[in-house]
Amino acid sequence: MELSLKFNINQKLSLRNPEESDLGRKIIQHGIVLVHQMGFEVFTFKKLAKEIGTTEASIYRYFENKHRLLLYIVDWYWSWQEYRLMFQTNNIASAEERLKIAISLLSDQVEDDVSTSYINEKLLYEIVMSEGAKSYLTKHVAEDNKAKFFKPYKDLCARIAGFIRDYNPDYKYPFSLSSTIIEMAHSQKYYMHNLPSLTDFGASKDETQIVSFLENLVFSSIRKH
Amino acid sequence: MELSLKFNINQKLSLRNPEESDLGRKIIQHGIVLVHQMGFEVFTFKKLAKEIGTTEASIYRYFENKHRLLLYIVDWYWSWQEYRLMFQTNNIASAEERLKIAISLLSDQVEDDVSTSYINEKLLYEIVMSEGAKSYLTKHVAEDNKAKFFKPYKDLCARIAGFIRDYNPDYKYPFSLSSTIIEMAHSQKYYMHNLPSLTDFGASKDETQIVSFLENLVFSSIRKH
DNA sequence: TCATCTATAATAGTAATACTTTCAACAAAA
DNA sequence: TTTTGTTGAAAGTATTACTATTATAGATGA
Repeated sequence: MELSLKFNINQKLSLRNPEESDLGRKIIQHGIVLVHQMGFEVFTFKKLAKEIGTTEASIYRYFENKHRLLLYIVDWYWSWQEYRLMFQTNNIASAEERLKIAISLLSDQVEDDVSTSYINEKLLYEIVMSEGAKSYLTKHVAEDNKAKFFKPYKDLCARIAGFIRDYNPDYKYPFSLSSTIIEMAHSQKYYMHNLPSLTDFGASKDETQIVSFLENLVFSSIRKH
Repeated sequence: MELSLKFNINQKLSLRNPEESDLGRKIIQHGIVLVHQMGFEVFTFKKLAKEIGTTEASIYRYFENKHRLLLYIVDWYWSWQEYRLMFQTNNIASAEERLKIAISLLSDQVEDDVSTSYINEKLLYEIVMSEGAKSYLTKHVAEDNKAKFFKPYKDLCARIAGFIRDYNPDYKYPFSLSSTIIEMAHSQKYYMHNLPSLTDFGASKDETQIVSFLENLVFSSIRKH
């Protein structure tokens, strides 16, 4: 069986659906490569155009600006993470186990996933780690939110909050704890590699310790006494 | 008694010490106002020059670029927070109490502090909440780190980690928990106001609930069993 | 007091960024 | 076959992110 994944990303993010054309897919594919390579601030549509042998104007026919492209790939990432989580937690009865899977999926080293031909999930993971916050840290966050640009992130957050609720219906902060897990899975890894003294893993650079830290954090908070 | 606070900010951040001249202080003061008003991306030295009645070139004699200015005010903020924390926890014997003070200082609504004439701490708090991560989410984080541009943040993190250690010397993740507290105090408030469904406080918009969430998170993790 | 040093202002200039517009070429759809 | 839609090519604009040059006013110092 050959499976190929497609997520329906918010139509309003792009002027033309990039999944439906060769050029569109190239924009996404090489957009990911270049943003990863040079960082979001240095990345421009002109450089992307040169990379894929097209023109700036052609790219602008797909995305209003580079922030929309960032939102697009970040939304894709969260959709993909939620899909993975659904898939991996399917038929798992224990809420504890489901939560552990969630923590592990968010913290683990991601490898490029074969079921999506033109998207490199490993690069995408690193982009979300180091550029993801820039998708919502803007003065236009309210409009973007109204346009539902953060829905995939919220959906994932709500799903994990659901696991927390399943585990302990009396715990008072399932959503905040869920967003804390998601954020910290990414931030602690960024710190570990770039600002190690903000963590306890600087010396070992051992990714599995992040999982231990988060599991300890989560389960001591929600455990029933 | 009239007290005035001065923090020694990393010399390498500025080309000329902005504290020592009228223009320099105006750059900091109105830099904070404008970054708060329009957001870091839209903010430019040209706009700042116009606001304070000087020229772009004059501002460039103080700061190489706007990212350095951001680092400067963010460093000032973390120094100020550490100072407040030291001050407020002085003579408090109980590690639990010291940790609660830390959480509260980081989460509380900050009011403009009279002891610093030209810096508006309230605006600065909001800037760090919505722009602070941009100080280290760059491709040049390694060099910036080598130049010690993140030292004030790390110092604060280490101080709170010390409180955690005092409370429970066996807890394995004092630094990661400390950076989690600092980050989440700011992020959860940002979410509460801008992306409420990532939190449990969207409806009430009650800031004290963030304190409760963080206290619960911290103390259930580090409590000895 | 004269020299000089410094900080700022005023002005101009450059390369790059973030777009927009127009038009031609071509392929697919009706 | 006409129409429509997509891309390429080329050009143009306003703004950004700087750098450089010169002039001037005020403080410092010999």
